[in-house]
Amino acid sequence: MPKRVDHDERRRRIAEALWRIASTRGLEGASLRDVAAEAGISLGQLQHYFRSKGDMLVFALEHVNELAARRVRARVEASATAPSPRVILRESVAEMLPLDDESRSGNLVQVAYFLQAVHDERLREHAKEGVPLLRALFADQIRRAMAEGQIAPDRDPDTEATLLICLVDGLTSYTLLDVHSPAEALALADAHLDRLFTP
Amino acid sequence: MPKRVDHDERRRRIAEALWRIASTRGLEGASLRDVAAEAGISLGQLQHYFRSKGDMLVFALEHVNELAARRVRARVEASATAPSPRVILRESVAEMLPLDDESRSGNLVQVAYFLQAVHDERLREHAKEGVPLLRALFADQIRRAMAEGQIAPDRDPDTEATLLICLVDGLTSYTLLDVHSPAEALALADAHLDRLFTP
DNA sequence: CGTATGGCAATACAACTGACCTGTAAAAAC
DNA sequence: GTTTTTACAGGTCAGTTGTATTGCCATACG
Repeated sequence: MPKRVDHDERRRRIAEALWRIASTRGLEGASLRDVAAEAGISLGQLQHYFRSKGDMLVFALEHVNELAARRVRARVEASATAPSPRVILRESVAEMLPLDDESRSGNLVQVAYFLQAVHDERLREHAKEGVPLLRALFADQIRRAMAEGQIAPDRDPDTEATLLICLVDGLTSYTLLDVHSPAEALALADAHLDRLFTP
Repeated sequence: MPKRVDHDERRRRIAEALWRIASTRGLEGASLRDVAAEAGISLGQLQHYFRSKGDMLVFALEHVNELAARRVRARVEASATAPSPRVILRESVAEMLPLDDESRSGNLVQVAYFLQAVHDERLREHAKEGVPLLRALFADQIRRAMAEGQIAPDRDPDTEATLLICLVDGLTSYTLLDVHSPAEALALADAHLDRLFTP
């Protein structure tokens, strides 16, 4: 049975089991035993790959951040030339919002991590690092639109990018709480973009 | 009858101890023993006032919501006639943002509850109920401003109110994460209001 | 006075937590 | 072929969790 094994691949599989639990029961409700059971392995095996629970949490957060960043970047790079900045921004926003069940699960995991990160310096650094990247990405598109005259020239790209990110975050929270539906969240984001894109 | 005690007053005192813990360690880290110790009472006494942990959580959430609603309403009613709608909106937003340590604690408690509420139907109903009230309040001020010609007449008050609430929520999240400072959060909110208040 | 009852302390308890420690078997290195 | 390393299963451990039980005390009513 034992053989040479890809450590990172095993860790990723364990992290995905953790997400499945975190998206339904929350991060705190995920014990090592629960994660091991969800991953279909023994507690001993899990501990072979993660020396402590904290290690597992940090790895899973890094992994989720990496995947999210890759998804957004892929979408933007795949359509950076042809479509308008507005389309790119709207699609990015749509991908960040919990519009389908899969995206909802991902957002629940990130929210669970967010709360943990507020009280844990080690996690906070990882949780923060994605934001400037996303802001730069959004600001670039806004600058492009300003150059094309689609956005008023007196707007500050960085400010508008930050506002958009914060708005999406709030929309996500209230969508997760069922305060409004995914469709309403998207409509609200569109309303915001409508007013951003006025010469 | 033996000596009579104000049950609700005791419960409120216990709830406040719970908040103090939740704002530093998070809600999950708050065991019944910890809360009792923080409140300066015995575990037995705490159990006398809350039959289960769930009861305590629900009561504390109702209490925090009630206090927050009362604070915002008091601020608005105290200055509904004289100041402009914009001032009222800005002050309400400023009060909701985690600008000082006390407000930061309150926001941490609400965030902790939010995450819990996503997975718990019982809490979710309580967490949701404050939003429509706040939206109506904001929408009223926006309507007033539109009547005075300070806001373009083609804006939808309910949409704008919801956007503002979501934005504040996102600003709060990222401020708690130290992604930006309280001052920057307020400046961002002002930037949004600047663009809302354009005839 | 007696006793029922609200207020509370102390303790017990079963379930669960994460960390640690083996034992063992297979693959890799020599 | 021997040794070393890797991969895992299983168990133990001390500590913590929410809940339940018991009993003592003070008071107010009959």
